[in-house]
Amino acid sequence: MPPRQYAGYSFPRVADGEPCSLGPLPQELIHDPNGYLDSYRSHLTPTMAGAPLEVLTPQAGGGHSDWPALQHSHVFKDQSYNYPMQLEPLQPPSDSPPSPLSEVSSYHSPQSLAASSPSMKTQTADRLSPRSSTGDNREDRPGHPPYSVLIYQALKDAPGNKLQLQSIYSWFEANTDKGGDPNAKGWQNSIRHNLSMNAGFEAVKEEVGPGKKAVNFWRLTPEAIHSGGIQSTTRYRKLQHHKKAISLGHRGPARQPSEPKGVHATKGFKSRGTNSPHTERAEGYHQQISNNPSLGPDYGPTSLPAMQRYMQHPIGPIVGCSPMIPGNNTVFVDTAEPGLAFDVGRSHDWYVLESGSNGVHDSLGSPGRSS
DNA sequence: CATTTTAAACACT
DNA sequence: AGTGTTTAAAATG
Repeated sequence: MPPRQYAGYSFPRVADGEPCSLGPLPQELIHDPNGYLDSYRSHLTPTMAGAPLEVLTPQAGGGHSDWPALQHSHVFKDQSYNYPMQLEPLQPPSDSPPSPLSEVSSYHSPQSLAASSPSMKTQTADRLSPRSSTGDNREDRPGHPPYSVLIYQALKDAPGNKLQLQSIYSWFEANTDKGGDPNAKGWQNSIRHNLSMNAGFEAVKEEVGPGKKAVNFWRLTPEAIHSGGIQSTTRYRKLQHHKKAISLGHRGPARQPSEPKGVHATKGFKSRGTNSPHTERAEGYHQQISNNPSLGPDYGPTSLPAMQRYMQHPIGPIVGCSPMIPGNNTVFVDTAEPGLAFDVGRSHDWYVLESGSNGVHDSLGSPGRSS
């Protein structure tokens, strides 16, 4: 059914007048050179403008503004998500601080945050939806940030730049127009898809406690953090190690029976999970939790048309721009593939959103250089 | 034509 | 069951 026409589409975002300044939250200022979301036009906080961050700035006048500034209405369960009311330095990126998972159950509902302001109606307003075109007529509104960007936002706003899948879902429910129907779960599938495919996200398992099971978090890649953006999901896929698809198994293309490619999936093993000592890192997955502040991994920048428009870095704040230089750093990507994994397309740009909201400042080297 | 979304099969845990 | 991977096609600009 008509999933909801973005009629009003006014995403006032949390309290408008309310900068929601929980302290260090710079809010996301996503710039969208094309006014992706017209209404969204967020107000960039002037303060930020002066910020040293060189994330792409909306070249004023460019006529573009930004994406909806997604507010932080989080409903995370895994993290209590209390912003550091007092500028607490969030753990720098590549970290894996002993995050106390213990709190993993207390979460502050969006309301609690917003509640501060009297006039906050917090109508579920700030909901964006990734181009939900649904076939009907979406023409009204161009689109909305793609899933990858939204996820990026969610993660960026999150405490350690990491969240559990469920929390990401929650974020979407709170900040986008998803979640309306409990039935629809396709969006969750899409989220998962993006998390898996986009190299800007990595899964990390954090163990907590002795006998406890490790919980898995999805975290922004250091690069993503630095560059302040992500790239398109499609081509910017993670290395495909032959972990499962090696031998047989067959994942028939459910789609149409008419495409029997011999897909084989092996039941071999995929040890990527916990970085337990054993389980050699043979396949080298993309998630080394090790806290190696390594930097300089240039992914294969790719391009994105859509986002390109939204966020395009004016100058080169971001690392991207230079395709990976052959032979050189490959950071945590783990050795594994001789053949690189990214097929660099022709164009490349990075999706850049705002930058460093949490304390993700530059703790690492300078972004620009390496690539 | 490239990117994105959606759907669905499949592999683990 | 939930999560993570990976195809693949449809939708879209």
